[in-house]
Amino acid sequence: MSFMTQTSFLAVIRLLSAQALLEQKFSQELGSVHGLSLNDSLLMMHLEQAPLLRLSRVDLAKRLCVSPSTVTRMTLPLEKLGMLGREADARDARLAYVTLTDTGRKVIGAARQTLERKSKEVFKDRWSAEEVGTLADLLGRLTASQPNDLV
Amino acid sequence: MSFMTQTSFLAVIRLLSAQALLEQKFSQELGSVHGLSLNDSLLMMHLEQAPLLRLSRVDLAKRLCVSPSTVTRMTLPLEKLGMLGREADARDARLAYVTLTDTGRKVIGAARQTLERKSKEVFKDRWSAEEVGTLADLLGRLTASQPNDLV
DNA sequence: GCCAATTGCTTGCGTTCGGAAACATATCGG
DNA sequence: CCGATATGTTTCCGAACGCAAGCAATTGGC
Repeated sequence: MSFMTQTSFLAVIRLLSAQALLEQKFSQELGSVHGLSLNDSLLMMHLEQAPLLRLSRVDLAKRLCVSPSTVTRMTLPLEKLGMLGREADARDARLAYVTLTDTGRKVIGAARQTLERKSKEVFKDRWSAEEVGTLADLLGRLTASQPNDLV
Repeated sequence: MSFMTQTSFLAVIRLLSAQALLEQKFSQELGSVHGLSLNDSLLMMHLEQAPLLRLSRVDLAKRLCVSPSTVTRMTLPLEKLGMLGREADARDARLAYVTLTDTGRKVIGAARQTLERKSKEVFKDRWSAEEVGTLADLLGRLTASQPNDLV
């Protein structure tokens, strides 16, 4: 097995492990404090930076790498809580945009602060600013093939 | 918000997105070809490099960042398929080690080849060997707090 | 204009997971 | 030796997901 294969495999395995670790670290506080799951938060952050604070469900599904049915199910309770809304398209009656309400903007803003604080904690020890920047940069090249980047 | 906070947040968000992308990319072929989920494969790879090809369920749970009940449920079908076995501890009757059988070793070996091939594909374009190495190295520092590293 | 293929969304079903509870065993303090 | 606490495992229950199917609307070939 070539060096490149070995290294690529190592990077992938470690990325999967790191995600499991981070999700475990974040989801508890995110749920108990803000009532959101990690995926809920990512969904709302995508809406936050969308041109009109709205995206179609298939677009959200692609950005989150989940099925369209999952988006339908995820948005339902958030809509009932008044954080998300529904908007039709004038040109295409199939489209049902998911919109971010004022309430939703406030909630995701607070949740984002929690995520930022805990993100900083992850690298607090043993990481230089440059190293974190390099990591973010390299990961950005992995997600570059995806629709719009968050942050 | 400080630069470090911003960069840390960016790195975390991108890591979560990258994992969702990779899981989607890998799990389909892994399931159809080898009949394993991604977590099944990680579980068996941990066993593969364990001293006696065996680990306790709580140990596996910590390594995979899942609950102990999940390990119990995951191992059940793999045990029925003859890939995993069960072994008691002479000193502590509470322990029920999960062991990797000969069949399991062959299956996870083949699944690992699939994972290695697809891992290489991820970085095939637009990545130098040094960049992949840097990424693996930085991710290793994130998972360093965890029990034994894979690969 | 019309029928077929495509796209967006939703629903039903089976699978997987975490948390709480239950149970067995082990360890520790007295 | 014995009760209290801790640890390892399993089961039950509710929540979240993907896939296949279905429906509504749009697009493209003719």
